[in-house]
Amino acid sequence: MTRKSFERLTEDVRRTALLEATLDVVSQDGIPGASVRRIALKAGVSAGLIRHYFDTKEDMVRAAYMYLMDGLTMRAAEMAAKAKGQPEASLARFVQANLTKPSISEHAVTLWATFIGLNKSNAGYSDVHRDAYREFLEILEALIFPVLRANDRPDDSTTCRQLAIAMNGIVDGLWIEGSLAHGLYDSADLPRIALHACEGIMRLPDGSLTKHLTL
Amino acid sequence: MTRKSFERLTEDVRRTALLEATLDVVSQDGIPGASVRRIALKAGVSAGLIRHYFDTKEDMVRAAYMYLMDGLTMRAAEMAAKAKGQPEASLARFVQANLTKPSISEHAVTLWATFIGLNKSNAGYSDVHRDAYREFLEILEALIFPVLRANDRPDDSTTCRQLAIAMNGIVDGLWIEGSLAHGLYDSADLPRIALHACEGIMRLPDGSLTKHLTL
DNA sequence: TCCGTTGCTATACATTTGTATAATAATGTG
DNA sequence: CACATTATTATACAAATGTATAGCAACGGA
Repeated sequence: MTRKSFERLTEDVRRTALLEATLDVVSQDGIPGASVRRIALKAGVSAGLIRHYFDTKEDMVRAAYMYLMDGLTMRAAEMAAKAKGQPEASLARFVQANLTKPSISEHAVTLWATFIGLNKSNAGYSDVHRDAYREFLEILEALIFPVLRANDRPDDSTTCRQLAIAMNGIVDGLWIEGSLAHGLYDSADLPRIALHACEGIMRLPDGSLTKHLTL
Repeated sequence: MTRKSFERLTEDVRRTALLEATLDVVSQDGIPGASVRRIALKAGVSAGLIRHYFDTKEDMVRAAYMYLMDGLTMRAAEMAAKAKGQPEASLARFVQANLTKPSISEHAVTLWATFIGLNKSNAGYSDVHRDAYREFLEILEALIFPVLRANDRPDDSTTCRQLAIAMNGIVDGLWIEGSLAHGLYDSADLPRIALHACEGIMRLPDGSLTKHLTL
């Protein structure tokens, strides 16, 4: 019997490939369907190899979760950095970016939700979520502060924090429903809906944020 | 060998008990840990009985999901009905109720997220989510409309709908983070944060909703 | 009080699972 | 080009899983 020919990859490349295969399978078949064998098949690799990179299946799944959330928050931070200019434009672009593709994605929401569902049964997962959430809040706060200052609104840290919590809530909520593509409305409206709401939340004049909407 | 003694229950009672045991186990151990045997153990019943009530395990899990969402939206509708009086008070109480116990619940959020995570892999689940979401939107719209009218704000159906989408987003987003109890802030602040935000979203005078906060 | 119905237990079984280990071949280094 | 290293395949195995089925016992109607 002849063996399958294979390619030796560097540790990082193979490891990342395994993590991405894990996310693909979990997203497609759910946690119940995410067996070691199916993940290995997706990665084009024999099942035994997984134990060469991860001590246990759960280690791999948790690593995949961290990989996912790191990617999401990193992209969010990049979008925030890219949106330089006036404060309102930066904030608007950040919100808009989170509510358009590729952020709007059934794949990502499915995974995000799946892992939140594991929060309670496994302490490791809740740490990952909390860290990602905190980071997102910090990014939002940093974007909110200059907008408040430029508009002569109260900009103390408590206010910033509470506005960030509220605006993160609306972005998250719309991100979820928009990504699930249930057909109840056109998710192309979401950026406008969100920005109009954020204007109100921050008590800014109408149009302050929505006028920065880009097609 | 002596058999376990047991009690014969009516179909509905036993069925409901099985559904609740399913939700308990899924919430506590996640889908991976939710084996037929463990669910039966939780329900105080032998494993074989499950097949007497459900053709397959997946049937049971899906039924449990519907049972969960029915309960959540029914409670939401009850809260909306109970909150009679001026329009602002009704809306405020509805939002507050969704952001305090028992709605704020790690158990409920964990389950909600777990099943969203199965949306993609199994069409049946996404139907349940969509129906529950639509119902929630309709309740919110019905609460929003009289508030707009009483405040001489535009109250056409498009406006109502978009406000409902935005406000559902913020309620959902805060509900999730508040329930996960990650310790980043005190979730007792959430009702005030949400109502203050909703005032802004609807362009109501400050205090219109927050003054109806009850301790 | 008996007895049939059927809710329920108990057991069996083939599959799938995660993990462990031995064998092999791709690769870089001398 | 030989050779050691180790990434990778292949196989094995016990445990857990979903499902099927045989038979017991609780309860209601006669």
